[in-house]
Amino acid sequence: MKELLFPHIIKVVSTFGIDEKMVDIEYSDNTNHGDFSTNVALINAKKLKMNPSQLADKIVSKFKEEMPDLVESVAVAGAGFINFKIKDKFWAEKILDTKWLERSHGGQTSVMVEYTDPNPFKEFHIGHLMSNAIGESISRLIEYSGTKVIRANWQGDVGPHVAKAIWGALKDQKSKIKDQKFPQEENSEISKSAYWGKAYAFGADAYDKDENIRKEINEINKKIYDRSDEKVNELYDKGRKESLEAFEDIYKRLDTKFDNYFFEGKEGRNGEEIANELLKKGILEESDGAIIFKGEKYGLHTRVFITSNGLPTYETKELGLNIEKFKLYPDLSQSIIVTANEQSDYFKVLFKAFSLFEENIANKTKHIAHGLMRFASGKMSSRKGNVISGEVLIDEIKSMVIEKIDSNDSAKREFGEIEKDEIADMIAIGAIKYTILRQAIGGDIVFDSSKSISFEGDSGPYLQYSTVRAGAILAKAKDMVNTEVRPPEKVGQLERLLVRFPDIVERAKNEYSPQHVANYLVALSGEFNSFYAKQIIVDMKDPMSPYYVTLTKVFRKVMEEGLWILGIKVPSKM
RNA sequence: CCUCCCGUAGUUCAAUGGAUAGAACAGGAGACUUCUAAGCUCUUGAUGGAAGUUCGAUUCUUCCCGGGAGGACCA
Repeated sequence: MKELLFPHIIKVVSTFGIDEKMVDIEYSDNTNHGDFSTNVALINAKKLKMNPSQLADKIVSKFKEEMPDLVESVAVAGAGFINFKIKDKFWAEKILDTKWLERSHGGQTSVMVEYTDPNPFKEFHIGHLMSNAIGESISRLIEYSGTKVIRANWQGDVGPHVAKAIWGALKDQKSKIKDQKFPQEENSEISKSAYWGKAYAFGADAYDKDENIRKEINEINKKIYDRSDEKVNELYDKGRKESLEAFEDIYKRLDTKFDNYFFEGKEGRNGEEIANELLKKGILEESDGAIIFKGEKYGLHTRVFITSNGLPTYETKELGLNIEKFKLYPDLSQSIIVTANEQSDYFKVLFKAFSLFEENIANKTKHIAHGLMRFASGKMSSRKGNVISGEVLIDEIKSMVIEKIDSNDSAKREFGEIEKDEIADMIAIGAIKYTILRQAIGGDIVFDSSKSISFEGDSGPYLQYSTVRAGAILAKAKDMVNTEVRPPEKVGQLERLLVRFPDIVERAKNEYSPQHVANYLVALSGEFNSFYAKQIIVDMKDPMSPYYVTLTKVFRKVMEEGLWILGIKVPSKM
């Protein structure tokens, strides 16, 4: 609708010598201001040496000379805003013909999105849940606009954290004979990934406290690299496999599927070669026996690429990773990396270094930093073992959902056991994802308890519920398909809001901000629920009923598309 | 000490430099009891402080106060 109005405004405004670029049309939030408004007179008045409302008046009278059929009225308001009201029949047309709801196809290039990035041997915690929800939604936003997305996952399968976990696991085996304290004993039901997470936390704690243990762990670290110890190899292979398998189960539950997995063990070796080349080129330099990048030259800080012991750091591994990404996918138009914002400065330094020898990669790579999920009390740390596991959170929420279903507080919810489990899973995950995606990506989510995940009002389940409800109505209206649809005389906010959907998605994509979609869906659901409350939709005696059913159908479709973008599934009933 | 991010109702969050700062939860009141009440209607309540830029500032600039993150051998 916006694009239909735009050329008419341009045409008029250009006769005043106003450039096309200076024209912006926005949706009016306030219904008293019509459907669209432009501030073109306010912005350009000074340049044309007029006062804004005068200019607006002139634009409006010129516009009225060739009033497009689309427009019902146009008026100047406030300091010089020009408000347009679109004829109701054009909104109704959009509801009856939903070409605007078709997805675009056929981008030539592709975009890689790297996200989630859990480390094998550590626990998959709620921070990973956050990265996953955000990365998946950004991927879907890009896919929705017709561009191919390659989903990538970058995982640390080597390094000190692995050695700590292996040490912990070795201790655990001995502890069955001796009296060693290990969390495993307290809970034999513990999942495999949680087991390794705890083994890691156990090892990390011991590493900090005891110098002898530190030596033992460093020794194990070396053994992992050169695979010289059979016992270590066995545990390493077992742990790596078990961790990765456990992650796959979670991905399946979260409805994400990765196209490519990159591992530090492999990319690290490539990175070392690159780092050595950069040393020769003078981009990296030697200092105190380490190989570093001096970020201070560019207003950043120094980072170590190879330690004085000759070991590659994370920086070097990422050197290898990012080169590999573009080698594997030469047509990549963009490479997006989603991580917590604690890595923001680190990425600035890394990509400054990249800009000095692979400008293409530096220009195409974008770091999206999300906030942390933290407790009111402070930061969580997998080192200390005070993390909330992703699965534990999901299951906790899920049991709250099941409780709500069983409580039978209102509606007749009669689900089979298997069905109930599936529905509860979708609702729990929907609630969590929505909580993450409803707000701006950069901000922290303060997590008091599972109570901060809501089922009411501004929540994932509210969106799911509204969609399911629309589905129930459509099921009831099945017999009405052949009835003639009569366009309405008047349309309301619901129609207007529905037609906005593609513009909302467009903006969300451009700004990498799924929250715009989330906020929109809540407003839309509210509008639909109000409509539902005051209007009987399926009524054989009402000649308008077929139109209401069509409207419901469009609503349902927009909700499905929008929830898909958020990565939230729609249950068949709830 | 330096760099970056953030301060909006009691709480959790919105607001491409625009018009009367929006929601939700909590609090207060209510309707229906015909398509799913995880719903609907009404209602109380907010921009940390001070300057500046602008026709116009929650948004941009500077300073102050408060919170968080990062800052050479962890990731």
